[in-house]
Amino acid sequence: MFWTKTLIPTQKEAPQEAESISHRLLLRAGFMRMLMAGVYSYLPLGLLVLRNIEKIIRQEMAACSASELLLPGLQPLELWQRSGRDREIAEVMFRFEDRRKRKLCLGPTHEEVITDLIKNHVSSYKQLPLLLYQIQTKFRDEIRPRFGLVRACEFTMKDAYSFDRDEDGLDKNYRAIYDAYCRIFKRCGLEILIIEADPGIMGGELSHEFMVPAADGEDIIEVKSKKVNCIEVGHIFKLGTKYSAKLGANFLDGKGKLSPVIMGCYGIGVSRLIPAIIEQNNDASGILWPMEVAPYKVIILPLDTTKNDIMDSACRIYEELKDKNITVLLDDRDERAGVKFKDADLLGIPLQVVIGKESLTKKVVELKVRRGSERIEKPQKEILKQIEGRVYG
RNA sequence: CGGGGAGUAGCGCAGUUUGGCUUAGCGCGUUUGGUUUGGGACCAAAAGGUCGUGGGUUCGAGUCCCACCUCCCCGACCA
Repeated sequence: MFWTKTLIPTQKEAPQEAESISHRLLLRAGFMRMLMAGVYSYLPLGLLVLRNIEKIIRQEMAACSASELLLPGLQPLELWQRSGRDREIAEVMFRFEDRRKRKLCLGPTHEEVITDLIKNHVSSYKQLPLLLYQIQTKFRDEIRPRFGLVRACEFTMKDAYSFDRDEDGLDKNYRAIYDAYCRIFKRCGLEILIIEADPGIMGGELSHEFMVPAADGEDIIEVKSKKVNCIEVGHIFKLGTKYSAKLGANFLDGKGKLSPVIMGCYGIGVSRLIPAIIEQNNDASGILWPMEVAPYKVIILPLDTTKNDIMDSACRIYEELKDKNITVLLDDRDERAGVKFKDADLLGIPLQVVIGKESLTKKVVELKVRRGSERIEKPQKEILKQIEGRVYG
């Protein structure tokens, strides 16, 4: 992508609306903008990061043999009355009526909808176990939205649901997801703490929270008697039969006995991962994206776009990288070197390729690694090899 | 909802205390021209504002009074 063809509104100063580090950097680097409190637009760079995170999640869920589906955000309130959660969850649910006076709500979570689905389509032990998930927009009328994407009223969640015939099956699925989550967060460049937690209104006997220690985290958890601010990025629950029993999701076992399906549910705050990653990966100059989630792996900085030889060189490298399936942003703005350097650092793209007058006379290309201060000056061929190694290695 | 802070140009702010040099300013950004060109350049010109909204006080309101709206921070809740 060429910078001038897309929308990357970087800012020197952080808007007054932002207090936390990740929120300030996301706004300054032009990844997102607020529409109203708790509701945000993803700009092109922000969306690229979101999609990268989703890709990691999809890969690891596939590794657990989970199937992706997509449930509706618009739901009948009646379903929530049947589970009894219309009261428990009352405050955070957006409700309204349609023109036919049907009582509707926007889904804050999807246990009810999926249990209703399973009720109608799973009736035999032969169909179990089953592991389903979706990546979807959730709506919650939060008491206090805060820290930008950390607590939003409209946000993206990955929610998975397991259906088993017995506790053993649930244990296996729970463990498989637990391990998958560890891989997902590691690939996102996160250090996490896992704590046993209170299932709350989700219900069930056991749950684990996946917490990201962060200076501007909103949760505080009581580690080795030290207080650590955290962002909760994942939460998994052994639900048991709470929903299946209430909504009538039963199956016949091998002996012809009818029992409620044993369930588990497994959430990841996908959009929340974006600020969580930044909280753990930034420095004074800006963001330090881990390679897998970076909006682009490489940014090319031709320092003088009015010089044909510099732009030609930049475009050649750009094409070569694209041929190798390495995502790349070319800063083709007619800006001074300093502006480009500052913005490149702010965006946090892991690899910077710098092409100036000197590099051409020396017949070299400069590679700067955003994290740390490594700089390599070598012929173009060598640099391309270096980039490949760092992206895929 | 309770407590604290803030709304003035796209962003950051001054001005509000003590109403009248305000024809509302400054920095950044934007536009045009010129000079520059490896870490947010310089000169010149220009565009850009319902001073959050509504009411009130006054000869006169960004400034005083009342009501409301919005945003941020702390608390209960949560991925």
